[in-house]
Amino acid sequence: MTFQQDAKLFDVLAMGYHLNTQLQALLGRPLDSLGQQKVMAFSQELSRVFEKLCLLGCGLCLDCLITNIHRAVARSDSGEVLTPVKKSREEGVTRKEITASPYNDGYEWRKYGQKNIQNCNFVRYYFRCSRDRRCEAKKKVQQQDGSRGQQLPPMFEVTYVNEHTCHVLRAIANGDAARMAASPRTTNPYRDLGVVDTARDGGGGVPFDDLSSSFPRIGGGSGSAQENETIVSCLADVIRGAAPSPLPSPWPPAAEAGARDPAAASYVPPPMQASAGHSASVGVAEDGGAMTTTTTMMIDDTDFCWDPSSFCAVGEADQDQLMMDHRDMHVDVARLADTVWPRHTSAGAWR
DNA sequence: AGGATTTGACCCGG
DNA sequence: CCGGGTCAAATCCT
Repeated sequence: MTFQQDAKLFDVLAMGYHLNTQLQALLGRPLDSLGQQKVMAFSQELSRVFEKLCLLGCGLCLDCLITNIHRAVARSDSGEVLTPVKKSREEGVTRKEITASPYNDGYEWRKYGQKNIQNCNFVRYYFRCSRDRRCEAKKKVQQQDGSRGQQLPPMFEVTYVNEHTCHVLRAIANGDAARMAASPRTTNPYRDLGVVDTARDGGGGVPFDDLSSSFPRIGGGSGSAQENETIVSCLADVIRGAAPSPLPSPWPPAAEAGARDPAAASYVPPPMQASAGHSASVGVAEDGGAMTTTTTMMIDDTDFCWDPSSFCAVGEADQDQLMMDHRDMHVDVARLADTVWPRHTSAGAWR
């Protein structure tokens, strides 16, 4: 990836960071209908921007990110959530979790059954790991009754049964020890773009606490965790109040699809306008023979950097497409900024 | 054509 | 016998 591309990529990331700060401010007070519309627009636009970032191969695992955000939402909303590990009667280790996003948990699942459960308004769905037939990991998904008819996103109880062994099996098959910590995947086109090691996470994909490993470090040094917390918190707030992500997903099943998105009002962003000005610089240093690169950006008063080595390389053949995607991405960001960032309202077409 | 999903039938423990 | 979990044939989707 060229410096120019890096800079544009960072441009978008910086914009997203700043946007989240704005969002946090917006969400810090009660929302009227206009505010709710804005929040929904944020969510949709952010999803699109992140989607493009993933398509650009920046190494952000969108699925993992969204999954973690949903989990953050679930935790903050329900006060829940992970139950202690226990042994079920006839199965292996089980673990329960309440989540607004039972589908994007970073693993590939194949539905093998559904059942009407007594005293439940929603059917229960049964999934097993589809990554390797020998993998015994399963999960049950049960939408909670309390979520019916509310404006809040529906919540689901997900019961994970058995540990994933698919990554181990695959590593053995490949004779590749490095893959023993293979990444979880989901059934979506971004599956190979970027991943997070969740080998220690039994059935549930990426633990929320590991989000920092799937998100570019912002702030650098010891302050990055707090910065990331801010970003995650803000994104969680956005998704909590808005429509689910537009990612292709096996969920929800057709019968449930209508009930899942009660606030799916359409929103057309205003025309794109001017972007903010900011600068970027790249520093390269030798570190015991290994070249390390840090990138520093100055956005207003916020100076933050991260290690671009976490991004995937992009082949030369894709450069043209990349540039087009970058342009689209800037359009998205501009629209986004125009929606929420008042100082972006200066006249004139945006690039 | 092959994989994923659907759905009624079947199994099994309480 | 009942209810939860799984199977497997039919169907759908790509």
